[in-house]
Amino acid sequence: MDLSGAGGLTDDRALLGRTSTAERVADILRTRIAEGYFPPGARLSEESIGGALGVSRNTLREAFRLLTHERLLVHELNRGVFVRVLAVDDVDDIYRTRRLVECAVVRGLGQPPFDVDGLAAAVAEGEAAARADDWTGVSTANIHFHRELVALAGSARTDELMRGVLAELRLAFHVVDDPRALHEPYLRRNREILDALRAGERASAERLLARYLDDSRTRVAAAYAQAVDDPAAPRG
Amino acid sequence: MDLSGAGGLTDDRALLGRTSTAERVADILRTRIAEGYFPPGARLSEESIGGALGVSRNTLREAFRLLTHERLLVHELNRGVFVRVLAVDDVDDIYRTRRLVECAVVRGLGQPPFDVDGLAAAVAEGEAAARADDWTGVSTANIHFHRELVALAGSARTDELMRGVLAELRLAFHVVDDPRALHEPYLRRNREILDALRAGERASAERLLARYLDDSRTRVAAAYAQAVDDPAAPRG
DNA sequence: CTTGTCGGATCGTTGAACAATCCTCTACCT
DNA sequence: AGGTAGAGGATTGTTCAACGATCCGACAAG
Repeated sequence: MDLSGAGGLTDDRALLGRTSTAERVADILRTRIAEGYFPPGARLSEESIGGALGVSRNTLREAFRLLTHERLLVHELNRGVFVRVLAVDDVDDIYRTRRLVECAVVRGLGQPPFDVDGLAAAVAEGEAAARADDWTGVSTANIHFHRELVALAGSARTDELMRGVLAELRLAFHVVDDPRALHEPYLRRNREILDALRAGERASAERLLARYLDDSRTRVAAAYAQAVDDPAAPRG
Repeated sequence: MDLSGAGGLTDDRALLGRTSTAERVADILRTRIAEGYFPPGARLSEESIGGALGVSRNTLREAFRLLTHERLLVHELNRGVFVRVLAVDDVDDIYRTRRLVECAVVRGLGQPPFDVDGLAAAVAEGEAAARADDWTGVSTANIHFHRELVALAGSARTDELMRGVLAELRLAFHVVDDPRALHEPYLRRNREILDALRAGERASAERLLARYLDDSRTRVAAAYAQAVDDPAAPRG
């Protein structure tokens, strides 16, 4: 039996190759950025971070490169890397992409029943976080929901695109003041979409999703524009 | 008049910071890969390339990392970097993404008339290349056509996604034997799509595009699977 | 207030060194 | 003869130190 081309073990490969120092550093930095320890606009010095983490500059630069590719950092020549500061235009572009891709995924679904296990798990995750008053958790669950939605298309490249786009969107969330007002309404709407898909009503789900994204875009853009204008955190 | 906070020049900032040795090396290698000078499967030796280009190993490795992130190169531990050899699954995934995104772009167009200048230029480019018997040029023009198509959505992130995906697809084109048979039929179909869009017939254009992509996927996957099985170039 | 200049700090790139790994060839044993 | 173990060379992985280039802030001159 020839397994050379088989994909049975491809899932496990992620656990094998995952011991690169640069990736672990990137994980640490990504978490720090996600929790706001490094706010948008902050500069990440090679020397201080490299010294604190005990890694060489080359390794650190590779980690920076990984995060730059994810658009979490921006690189300016001879100036260093900075935590990305989203412009309002970026929020628009992110939602334009989301609407294009996510609606196309729903439209392109085959025959029901659909595999909604991942979606159901994300909805449950969000509702549990809401009960715990953990609105950052709700935000994370919300992102998971949409990642699972895109995963229904079964395309690795599309998955990766949306993973990056949704990670960017999280940068905008960190700047707004009232995460509950921003995320709570979508708990119910996620469940509605899940129910529609579970019932096999593709067109209905697409309509719900389109309205969802349009509403969300308006709200996030407004909240973000206000937060950026406010003197809250002009520079890190 | 106070221009200090104005954004009139912000578009030009991209031209300022754009020079780094590693990026320039990456540009060179990317072009070489695109034109087939480095065929899929070829190993890129650090010493020979670094010596030929006159850059140090560290800089060259940085360029390698950039291209690895773009999926044009693959990195094998302690063995070096190789020009990516696409699997047939990759071709499927690429076309799945293309169909999802490109059709969604056409469907999401607003009211006619549409700005088809870029598309028309790409069609003209392809027809000129065909007259010159330059089938690699036809392939390039074809890729331009679809990039321009996606650009109609007006989303920088979507543009970048498709730029990467189409660059990957070019890797498959280099493996097949008869580029003319592969690319010639799409000259006419590109023009048909252009004409439909010029006439404002969005639905018709979407239908043409969907059929186009399904046909192309079948043909490319078949030609590619055959080429990969053949003893043409087992290893670089 | 603007302009020019200087110095410190940080990044970009190089070159070297050494460890780790892979590939090939040879010698050996059964 | 066939297969195996090991030596040796070649290549990559990783780190470090150094130097030049660039940016930024401060200070002085106009």
